[in-house]
Amino acid sequence: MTTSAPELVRVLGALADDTRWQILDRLGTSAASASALAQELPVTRQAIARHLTQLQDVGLVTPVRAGREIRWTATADRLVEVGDQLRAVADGWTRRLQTVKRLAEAADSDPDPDRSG
Amino acid sequence: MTTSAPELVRVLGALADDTRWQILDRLGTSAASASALAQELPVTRQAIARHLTQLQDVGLVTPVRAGREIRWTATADRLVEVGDQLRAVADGWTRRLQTVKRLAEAADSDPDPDRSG
DNA sequence: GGTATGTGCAACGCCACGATTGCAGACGAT
DNA sequence: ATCGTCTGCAATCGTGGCGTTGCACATACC
Repeated sequence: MTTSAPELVRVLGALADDTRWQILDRLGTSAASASALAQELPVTRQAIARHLTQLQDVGLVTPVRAGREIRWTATADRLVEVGDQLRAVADGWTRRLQTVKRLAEAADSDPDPDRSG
Repeated sequence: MTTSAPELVRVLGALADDTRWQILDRLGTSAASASALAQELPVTRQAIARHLTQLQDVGLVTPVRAGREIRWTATADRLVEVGDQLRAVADGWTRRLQTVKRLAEAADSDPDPDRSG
């Protein structure tokens, strides 16, 4: 496993914000500093800095010092992990729900098969 | 495409809550009504009802009337869609960032190749 | 018809989140 | 050494989300 269940909720929380997606999309194109992002997006540099630390906490962005400034990059691998994890959960649902459905259908045509044994 | 960008943020927002995940995990096992969920989870039925409508708005649960009660089921297909969409975004990042990296390396060994034309 | 169970809507309080402003420290350039 | 720029921390404000309580309506069962 790559992420615990409560961690997954934190990552999803980080992804559940429009401004952070703007930042991520921008950093998915090329690296940029917080000040540079503040000039491109309609929010303050401090707000962007907070978002960046939050994104870094869940591993969605990576900082790289370049002189006196810090260039940030979107971490694609982390996003892939989240996507795979969601699909894994979905697979678990389909299996269990199909099992329940089969049991219901079996009980419909043959109610209480345990008695026969 | 299955989901627009702002819709994706809404779905992720619905997934960014611990109580809603408890509901989803429970409904991923078998269908249940809001009242039944209220007896299993440490929250009120009204709170669960609000969560269910929110999850329904983004297509993560499906209601089915069974007599006087409404049984809800987790929609696995929707979660798969979200996972695939996240992976698609991640793929876009990796391609663009690798392109930028190549350009940087090319400029390192051959600075300003445009002049040669 | 009466009772019990399940659902629906509205109002309220509480807390976290997003964004802003202000100030201070650190590093590079001149 | 000085100036300009980038970063960092703290305080504040407004808004939205989560949960609760209370009441009203609909439906199945006796």
